[in-house]
Amino acid sequence: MTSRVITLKELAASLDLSITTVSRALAGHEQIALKTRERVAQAARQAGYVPNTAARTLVSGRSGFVGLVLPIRGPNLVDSFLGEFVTGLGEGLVSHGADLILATAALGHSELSVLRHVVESGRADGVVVTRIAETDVRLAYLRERGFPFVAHGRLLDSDFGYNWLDTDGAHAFGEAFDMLYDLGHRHFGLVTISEAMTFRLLRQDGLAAAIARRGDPSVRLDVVTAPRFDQAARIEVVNGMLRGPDRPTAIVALFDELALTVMEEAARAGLGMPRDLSVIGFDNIAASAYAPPGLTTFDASIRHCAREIADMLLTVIAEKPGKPLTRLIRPTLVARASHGPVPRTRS
Amino acid sequence: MTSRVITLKELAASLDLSITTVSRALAGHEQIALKTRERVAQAARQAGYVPNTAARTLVSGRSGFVGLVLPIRGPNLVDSFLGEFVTGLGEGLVSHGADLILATAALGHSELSVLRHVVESGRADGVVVTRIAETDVRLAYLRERGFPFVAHGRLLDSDFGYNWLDTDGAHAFGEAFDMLYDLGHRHFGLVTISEAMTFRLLRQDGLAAAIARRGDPSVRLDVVTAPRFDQAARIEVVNGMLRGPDRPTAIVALFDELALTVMEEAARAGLGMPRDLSVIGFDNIAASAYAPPGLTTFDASIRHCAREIADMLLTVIAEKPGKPLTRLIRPTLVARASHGPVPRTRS
DNA sequence: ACCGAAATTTAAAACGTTTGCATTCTTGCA
DNA sequence: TGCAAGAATGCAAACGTTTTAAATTTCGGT
Repeated sequence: MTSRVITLKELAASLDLSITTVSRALAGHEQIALKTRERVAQAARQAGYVPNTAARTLVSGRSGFVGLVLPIRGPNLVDSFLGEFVTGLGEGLVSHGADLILATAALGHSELSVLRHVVESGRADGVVVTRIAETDVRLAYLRERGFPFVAHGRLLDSDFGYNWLDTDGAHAFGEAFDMLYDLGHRHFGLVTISEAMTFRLLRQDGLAAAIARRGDPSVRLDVVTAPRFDQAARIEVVNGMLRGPDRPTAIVALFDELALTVMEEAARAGLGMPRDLSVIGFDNIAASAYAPPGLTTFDASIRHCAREIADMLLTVIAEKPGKPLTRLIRPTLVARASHGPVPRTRS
Repeated sequence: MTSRVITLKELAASLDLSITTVSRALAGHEQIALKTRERVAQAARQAGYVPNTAARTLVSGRSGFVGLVLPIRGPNLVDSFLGEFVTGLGEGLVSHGADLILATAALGHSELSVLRHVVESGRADGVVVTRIAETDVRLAYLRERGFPFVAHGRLLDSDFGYNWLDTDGAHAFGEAFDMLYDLGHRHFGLVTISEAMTFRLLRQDGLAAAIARRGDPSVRLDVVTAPRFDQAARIEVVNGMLRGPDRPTAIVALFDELALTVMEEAARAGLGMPRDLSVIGFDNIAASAYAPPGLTTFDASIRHCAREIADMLLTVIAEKPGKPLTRLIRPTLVARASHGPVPRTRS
């Protein structure tokens, strides 16, 4: 047992060839006689030869890894699409022979410091950066270093180009507004968050733009802002909107978790959906299908986006394109039962 | 821009010391004068020196990585606890300075071949193996190689020792039975799967053992088996149990996804829960809290288990303990509203 | 001032690849 | 048969560390 791993030198010796020739044969170099290439391939397969990653990385400068720094989350909170995201990344990478490394920030270490470590230790040839904040030090760092990366999400205003893939939240929120408007709604609510993430502004702007486009002065929009992680505070904010004297007939939530809170609190307040209130979310998390009456939302197909991001990143690494690669993915409406026509006038 | 990474040689030159001394100083060797150690640490910090992983791995034989091979899933199916699991692993690893590498199996490559590649290329010092099948080639391979690993889950009968951490599903299913029995239930249903995973047998055995322990001959148990991934077939199987002439008053599902299907179909058949039917699941996935009337289930705290697994694996790597490390985690009951007293006799 | 031991530092090999350059082997043609 | 050109293979350096063994410096005691 405990069989040792075979090395190139040993393989070469067993074939009575030099390491150079074996290395080249395995790499498929034309200059090595075809017969030799086949002989070597055969022997390597039979011996179960697998090249040592560290040695290969050291000399070639390419690790074959792509890095992802796990966002730091509270003790009981897990990024709800992390699973889908890494699955998609894995799928995208494997077709090019690359793999994923996941680095976690230890307590007291910033996400940036972990990123630096991943980059500067040569562990990865490129990185994926998610959850872009309104001013994001990570992008600035990567750009300064000239290190290949793709961002999942965008900055609002950047004075430099970079590669990104984003979900078109602005479009989705406009679509939600148009649909609700056509159902007769005029009084809207938006539940957003206080965390400085760019996606909240993009989505809110998309909603505002759609309202402006419509040009109907009777349209009203109330906006409330909840803290990101404090569930109790979140409930309070939602109730402020729901239990006020003049509540909206349609509420759009920045993402599904918020929408589910709205639905729970609405039900608790005795409001039926969509009879008394329409609610629309964003993300299409698993629970949204189950929460009565079924949350209407937008599906961003995280897994597909992640696969795309992997492809983009590998392109960036291999070809260093002059122009930044960018890609805007339009989410698809998942119409369930939480939205409907505006309620008959209540005094 | 594109600042180069500093190397040990350069750092040494700038300090007018040999690389040996600098290397040792950074490693904190006692034999290097304290004053020198401090001077080197200071210079390294200031220069932002990060040791090259490949070089370090090559010479030391330790990569500082732990591997996880992503289970192959269908195009639209993602392991529902992957996110929690990798988060937990990351947390466990980072406190020891290790990181995670995620390898995906390409189409047409078996999970085993990916595992071999990870192991034999020296990318990882140890691996985590999840979703243990009833006869699992991966464990046999790792054992033969003598490669450090921890399994999440157990084999039923193994002629060799290995390190594992498992959720005590047998206990949970026994607990579910006892609770339901005390609520008056005598006719039970179990919805299980056809996939040859060990956890299905462990849980089913736990249920059977609890029934036997009770020694009440009036207790009946109906078992139906659904295919793992075919939702349509799953629904059909569930309906076979629900719509039969003599249906159970309490149904235990192997895991929450199945339980949710049971609840949906029961609702569709006009059965109220828990009035007409009690349902209990396992896993406590996010949707279970939202699916009406709220699924009673068991929480296995995947994240915590994963953290524990990381700790175990790092211990195995560092200390190569003689006895296998094993750990059985008791899941906690999450009592919601899907279970209750047995319905008043119906003819 | 000198010796020896202790304290501190260094030279050089090794890890397993890839690759630029040099060498050896074939082969066709004179 | 001899020679040149092309085909095939091999030598040795390099990648950036860690580590063994050896060298150098320091210093107390005489």
